[in-house]
Amino acid sequence: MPGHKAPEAIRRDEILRAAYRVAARDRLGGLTIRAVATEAGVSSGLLLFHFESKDGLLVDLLDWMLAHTIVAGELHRRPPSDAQPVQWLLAVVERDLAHLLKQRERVELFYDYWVLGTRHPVIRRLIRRALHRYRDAFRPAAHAIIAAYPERYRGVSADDLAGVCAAFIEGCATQTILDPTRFDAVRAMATLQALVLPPAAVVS
Amino acid sequence: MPGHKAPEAIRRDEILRAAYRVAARDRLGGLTIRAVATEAGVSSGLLLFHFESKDGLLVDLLDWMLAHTIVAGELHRRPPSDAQPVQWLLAVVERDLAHLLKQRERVELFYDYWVLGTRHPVIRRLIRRALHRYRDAFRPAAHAIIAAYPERYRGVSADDLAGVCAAFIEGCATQTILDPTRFDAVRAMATLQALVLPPAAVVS
DNA sequence: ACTCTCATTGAACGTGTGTTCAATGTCAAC
DNA sequence: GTTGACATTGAACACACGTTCAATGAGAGT
Repeated sequence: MPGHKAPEAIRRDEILRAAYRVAARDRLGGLTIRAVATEAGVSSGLLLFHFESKDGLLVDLLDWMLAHTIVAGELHRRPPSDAQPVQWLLAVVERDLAHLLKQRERVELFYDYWVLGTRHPVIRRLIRRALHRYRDAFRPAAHAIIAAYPERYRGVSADDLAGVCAAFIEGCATQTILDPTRFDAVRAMATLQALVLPPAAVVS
Repeated sequence: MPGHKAPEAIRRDEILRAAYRVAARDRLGGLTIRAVATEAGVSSGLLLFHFESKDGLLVDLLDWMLAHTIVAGELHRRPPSDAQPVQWLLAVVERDLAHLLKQRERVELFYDYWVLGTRHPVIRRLIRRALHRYRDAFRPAAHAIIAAYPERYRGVSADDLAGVCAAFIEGCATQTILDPTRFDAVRAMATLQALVLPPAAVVS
């Protein structure tokens, strides 16, 4: 029984939330128009009335996820307080890593999109921007390190250091998702500290 | 025109090679039974005669890839020679990273399988084993480091250190594939060296 | 009341897929 | 030469998916 029900923005949001529920449960492989429509309690035709195509739904869902669920890096903007810059950076890495491990479904979904982005330019651009923002969260601490030890980090930019931190976390995520029993991210973090910090500085 | 042509093992290998060609070109999303059959110059029926299903083909292709194209870690078994253990490990990481960057298609395909493995237990096990072997390549150097600095790496196992190395490389791979213009793995490697090595030890 | 707009439906279409299977040709054995 | 085993074919089937569209009904404006 057709009829008016909700203005466009609300309907779109309902559908996007349903799409996220489906994707979190069945991943992108199980994200079909019919499945989302059923989950949202609407018809499949309505879905393509609000989103021009499945492609559009995928892009808008990623957009929605990046805006709603991936946390911003604002927590990391705190001043270094009294900690050494290297320990500051490690603390940021540790917090990000812990946060990532708590939302495994979301990270798996993100990797689905990552793979999709390999062939899909629009999604690729979205994921790129998200990872750039992610890396930016490390930049203040990274910059403090380089400023504190200019001769040691000659030729190394804050972006390079942030990229290495991001690589470490992403690698930890891939290994944790694939092999949660054998790979322990907490031990990896402790190992990184032992690698980077001089022995005397290891307090924690 | 049907008829005998080749014994089973040869036909299977022909088909697997064709499957790899298709997958390297069009990824797992483009790997259909018909596409592989056409590439191999056989009928689709024959493909399912030699492989029980598409699932079987996928698993056997991954098996074949891991046996034929992913290089073993034997190159890394060389003795430490006169280098310091930390530099030895970094050299192994650097070589592995360089090797990975040279075979982008293969790595992308591997990530396709990684995502597939999230839902497919058999593939998951295969990829797990492959990554374990990958990590093992770092263990000799990792062990040498821990043996050389027992107090600094108290509570850290060689496996932990190897896992961190693997995480770094995998993270570099994901960033390079997604954003080759902005992420420079060579700079990341130099950054890692600056992070880990004491200033005086940076020779290269 | 009447009309007009448009959100909404669900059946239908086309396509691509994995899979099946009866028919067929080739080879080896006897 | 005949037989039997079997690799090989390609048409056909069933299914799921994205997409289209004529029909429908609810609300807004007058």
